[in-house]
Amino acid sequence: MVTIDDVAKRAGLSKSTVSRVINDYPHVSIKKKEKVFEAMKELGYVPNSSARSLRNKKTQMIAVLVPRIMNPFFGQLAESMEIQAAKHGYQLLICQTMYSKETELKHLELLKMRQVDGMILTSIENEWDVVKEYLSYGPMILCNEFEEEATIPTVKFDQIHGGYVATKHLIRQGHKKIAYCTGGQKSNVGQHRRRGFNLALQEYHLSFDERYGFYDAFSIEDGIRIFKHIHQMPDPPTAVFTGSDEVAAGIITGAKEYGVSVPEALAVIGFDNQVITKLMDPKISTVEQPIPFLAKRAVEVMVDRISHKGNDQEVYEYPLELIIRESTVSPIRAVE
Amino acid sequence: MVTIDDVAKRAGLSKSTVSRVINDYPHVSIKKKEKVFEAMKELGYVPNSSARSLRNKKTQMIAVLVPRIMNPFFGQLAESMEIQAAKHGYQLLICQTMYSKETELKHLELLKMRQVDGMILTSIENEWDVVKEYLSYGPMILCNEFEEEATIPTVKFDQIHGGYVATKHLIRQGHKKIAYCTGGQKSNVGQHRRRGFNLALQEYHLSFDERYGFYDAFSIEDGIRIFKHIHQMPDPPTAVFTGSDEVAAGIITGAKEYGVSVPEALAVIGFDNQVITKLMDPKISTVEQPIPFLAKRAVEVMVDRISHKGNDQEVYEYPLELIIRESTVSPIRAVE
DNA sequence: CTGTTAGCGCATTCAA
DNA sequence: TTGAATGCGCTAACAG
Repeated sequence: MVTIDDVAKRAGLSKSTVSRVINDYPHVSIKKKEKVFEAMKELGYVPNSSARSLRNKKTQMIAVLVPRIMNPFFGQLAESMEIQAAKHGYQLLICQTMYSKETELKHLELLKMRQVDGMILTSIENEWDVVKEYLSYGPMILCNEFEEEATIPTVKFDQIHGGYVATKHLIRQGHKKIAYCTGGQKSNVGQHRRRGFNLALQEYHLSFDERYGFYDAFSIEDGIRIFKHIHQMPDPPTAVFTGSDEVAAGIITGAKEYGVSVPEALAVIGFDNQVITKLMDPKISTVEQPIPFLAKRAVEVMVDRISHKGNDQEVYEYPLELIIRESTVSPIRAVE
Repeated sequence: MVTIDDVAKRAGLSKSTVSRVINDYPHVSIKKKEKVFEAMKELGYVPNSSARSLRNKKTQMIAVLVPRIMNPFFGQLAESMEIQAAKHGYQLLICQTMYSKETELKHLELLKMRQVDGMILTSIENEWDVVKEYLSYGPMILCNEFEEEATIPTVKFDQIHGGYVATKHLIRQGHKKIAYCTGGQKSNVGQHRRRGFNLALQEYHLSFDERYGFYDAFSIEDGIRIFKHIHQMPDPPTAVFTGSDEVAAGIITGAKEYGVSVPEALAVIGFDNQVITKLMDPKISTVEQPIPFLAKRAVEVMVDRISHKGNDQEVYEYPLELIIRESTVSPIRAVE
């Protein structure tokens, strides 16, 4: 392995000078600088990253915790962050918690052993009280998920508004019996969406029938299962608010199988604006989350925090936008 | 920051002893071992990973290069590898090349600067001659993609057979005019699929009409575009072999829009068996690639190579399986 | 069984 | 403007 010493010898200089050239220090004569570059090229030298990390106490790596990258939302978030991190000279270490407390904890240790300079949390499996203990080992920020009591930078979407506009849209299509599906009950993201949902209902003086609540909806299969349940209810809902496009797709798939027409007999709205929404027949109305913006800001805030800039209390909120397609609006009785 | 020295002092021992306990060496008295554990716990000590890496010349990190994690095939591959790597005590560093030569090269440097112990390539953007230069810096293996001239371990699917069974299936449904879609022309994966395609054609003494070849098909949008092209051809194909479920989904979406019935007027077969195949109407016939097996083996081979075990020439090949659904077989004239 | 010592490769004092 | 010396935190000889 070729080290900084080899380069120094080759260039007939000290390793301090070589180090200065590598790190682009001023006060190095052009001549010697060129000599160093030449020697580096000839030897194919590249600084050893472990040595650098040890010395600088910085690894130039940022970890991002996501439940799974195969979840389109988190996949896109991670992808955008990687690109963004690279622009700032950081490697992004994508860690999947697989919805497990233990795995999340294991990943949090990365901060303790200084394998990463900072950690971005996009979801939280453990109680905040246990997660916050890791704050003493390095900067942590929240992105997407949030925590009222947390005193760390947060970058999020306005989920209340998202839940509100989607629900309001259904109501304005004439629906009064609206079902509600959501994934993780604990998640504040989900809770805010629910708040928006309730807000819209209140505004139109509608009440929620508890039989219409489904609280373990994540996947396409869950959507199909929920449809079947709805289908055999005595007084079924006429519209469904779902927390994800996958669940919406599942409900539509189920409806198709049973010959129930969407949106005429059952309107369905998704969340995320994934590609699948444009592929299904009918195309799925949904709420778009501008993920790249969120990712960009999160990485910027993280980079600032690593260099002790920025404020711990900062909260950035991005708006959500309703996208109307075919799963909520019949082409015949289009209203909105 | 609490170091090994702090632990040693706290326990009233030398840091060598502490190190021995950390690394689970034999010949340490139970009593002192307990003392060390106690001190570690009290101080909340965790070894610094940069220091360990520098000293051991091992980072316990494996990099995997994928084009994009948002591509369902590569996303699943990366996800499976992460889980598998963790089982062996390795961190997986997922790197996206974004189909760019430069980005791939940038990621290859990780091996040179010893940031990772090994590198798994699932796709290749640059010429093999330039990639192979990095072999001198650490173990590299191929997983999914392959290279005839490469003398490194390879874990792959039997793509020839995959292309063959899919095409044969179409032929046996009575098709004689079969179109062929593929992504990256350079990829050996694609070339082998094509070989299988040709093999089936030959077996049934069919010839290929060059007008039916489409060589830039990656996405849903590409599929839609290809359908439109096919739709206005004077003597169009009656079936399409696609290299991906996304392209197949696009073609079906396009067909629907133009009122062309699938599979009656146009049969379509995908590749990968992604969830989307079960969601589309008609459900898409496809070829399943057992990704988790591939991922598991790749990580195992990599771990072996890092510890200088195994053979450079080993090639592991996994079979591909045809899955027949609705996009190739009319429920009325079912034959197979 | 345990402690002392010497680096791993690098960046940064401090002198010159 | 440059070089010599020091130490980041850890593991592995080598003694004892």
